Amino acid sequence: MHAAARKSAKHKASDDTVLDLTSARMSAPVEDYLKAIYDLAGKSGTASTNDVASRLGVAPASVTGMIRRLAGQGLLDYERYRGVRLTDGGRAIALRTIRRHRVIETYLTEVLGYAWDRVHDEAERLEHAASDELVERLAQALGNPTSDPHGAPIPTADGHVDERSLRTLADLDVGTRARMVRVSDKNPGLLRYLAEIDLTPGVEVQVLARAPFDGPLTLRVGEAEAVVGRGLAEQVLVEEVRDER
Amino acid sequence: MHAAARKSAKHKASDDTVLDLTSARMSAPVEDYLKAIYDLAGKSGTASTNDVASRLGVAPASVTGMIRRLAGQGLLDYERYRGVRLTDGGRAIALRTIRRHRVIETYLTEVLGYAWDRVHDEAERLEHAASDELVERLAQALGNPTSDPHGAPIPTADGHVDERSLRTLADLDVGTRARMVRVSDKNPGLLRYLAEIDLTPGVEVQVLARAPFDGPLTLRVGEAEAVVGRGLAEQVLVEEVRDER
DNA sequence: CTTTATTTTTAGCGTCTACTAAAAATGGGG
DNA sequence: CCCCATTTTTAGTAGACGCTAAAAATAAAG
Repeated sequence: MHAAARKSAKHKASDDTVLDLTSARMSAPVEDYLKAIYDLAGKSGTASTNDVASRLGVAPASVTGMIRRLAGQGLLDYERYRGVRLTDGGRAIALRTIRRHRVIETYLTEVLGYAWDRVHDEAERLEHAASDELVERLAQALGNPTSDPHGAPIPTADGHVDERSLRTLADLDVGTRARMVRVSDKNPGLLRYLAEIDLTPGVEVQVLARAPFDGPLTLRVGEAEAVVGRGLAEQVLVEEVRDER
Repeated sequence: MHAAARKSAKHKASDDTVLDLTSARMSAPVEDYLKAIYDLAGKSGTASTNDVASRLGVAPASVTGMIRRLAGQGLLDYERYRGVRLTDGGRAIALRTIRRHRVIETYLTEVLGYAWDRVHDEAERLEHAASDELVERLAQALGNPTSDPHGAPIPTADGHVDERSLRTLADLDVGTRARMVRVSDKNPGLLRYLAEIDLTPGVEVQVLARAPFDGPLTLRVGEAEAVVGRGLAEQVLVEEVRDER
C-alpha cells in the first residue's frame, strides 16, 4: 500500500507519503535522533554522523542508516558525507519532544518531589509515551512554566523556544556578577554537587578569584563561597547581572 | 523489598537466561502479552492462542511465536495445542504492569482531570514507560488507592490483588439491591453512557423490572431510573447489598 | 600533492515483533 | 469411530533498529 517514497529529491514534497509530519507520532528512536540532531546542530546548522552516534550511544553505521530513512521521510536534509540538518518538519517534532521532556521533568520535581538529578531518565522514557494532551495538562497544572528545573527553556506548544545563547561560568571575568541560568540535566553527579553548594537556577554568583593555568574558580554563591573546578564552571550557564538600577 | 526470585522452573527453565524475572523490565509487547494472558486465564488457568490474539489484535501465528519465546524465558508454561498458563514470574510481571496501569488511570482522573472514558489509552502507553518509583509516588499522592476509576482493584506493590468474583447486573434478581462495583475501562462509549446515567462505582442500583426474552432492564440508579439493554447489563459488575443491619 | 588518518558509508547480519499461507492437531457431529 | 470445522503451529517474510568489518570519501600532514 505504501509506494516506497523513492524519489525524495533534496526538496520536500514527499509526493505520495503525504503524512502530516508536524503532528505525526514517531517511534521513540526516531524522536531521539531528531532531538539529538536538534541540539547538536544548534543554531549553526548541521550535525555530524559521529556526533549523533556518540550522543545516542549507537554505532556510526546505525546513524547513517537511520538518517537515510528520516531523510526519505522529509524530516531532515541529508547529503552523504556532509552531515544532516533538520527540516521544518523534523524540527517541529524535535521541539515537541523536547517540550514533553521538559514539562515532564518540571512536573516530576515540582509536584511529585523528585530530586533534580533523578528526573532525566524518567522523562526520557515518558516523553515518548505521553500524549500531547497529557503534557498540556501537566503544563497547565504547573502554570505553564517557561523553563525546566535545570533552567532549560520549555518550547511552547506551537514550537517556539527561547534560544538566546548564554555564557558559561568559566567565561566570566573576576568580579562580574551573574545569575545562574542553566545546566545540563544529563549528569546526576554534577547536579547533586551543584545542589549541595546551592548553585541552582536563579541564584546569583560572582567569580571572586580564578587560579591560573585553568585552575579552580572561587565563587560567591548567594551568601556562601565555593571553589569549583574549571570543568564544572564550563557546564554552568549564566547571564550577567546588570548592576542594580 | 523481599520476595527472592522463586526458582519456579518446574520444566525447561531457560538455562543460561538467569535473570531476576521478578523485577526485570520487559518490552512493551511482552508486558502486554502477560497482561492479556493474566486476565484471560483468570483464576481458571489457561488462555488460548486465539483469545490472546484477538485480545491483543494480532494474528494467532504471532501469538504462538511470542508464547514460545516467553515460555523459554520461564514466564509461562506452555504445551503446544494446550494453551498457556503464567508462571509465578510471569504473573508477577503481569501484576506489576496492571498496577502501573491502574495507578496511572487513577492519577489521570483524580489529579489531572481526565474523564474516565479517556484514561485507558493514555495509561496503556504510560504503563510501559513509568518506573516503579514513579508509580509509587503517584500511588502515594493518591493515598494508596485500592481501586481504579472503573472499580478495578489495584494490585499492591508486592503483587497481591483482590480477586473476588462479582456478579453482573444482568444476573441480579428483580428487586435485589446491589452496589455498582466495576466496569471494563476499554469501551469509551459505554463509559460515557454509564457516566451519563450516573451508574458509576459505588452507586446503589436495583433491578426494578426485566423484560422477557433478554429484553431491557429497568433500573433504579441512586434516586433516578434508567432502562438499559441486556448487553450493557452484562458489562456492569455489582455486589449485592446485604440489607441494612 | 601524495600519504595517512579520520569520518562516513556500504555490506552483511541478528533480534524482536508482526504477517500470510499452508500444514498439522484437536475435537465435535453424525 | 471417522470426517470436517476449528484451532494452532510451522514456514517463510518483512520492517525497524542495532552491530561489526570493510570499503570509500574526506580531511590533515608532511
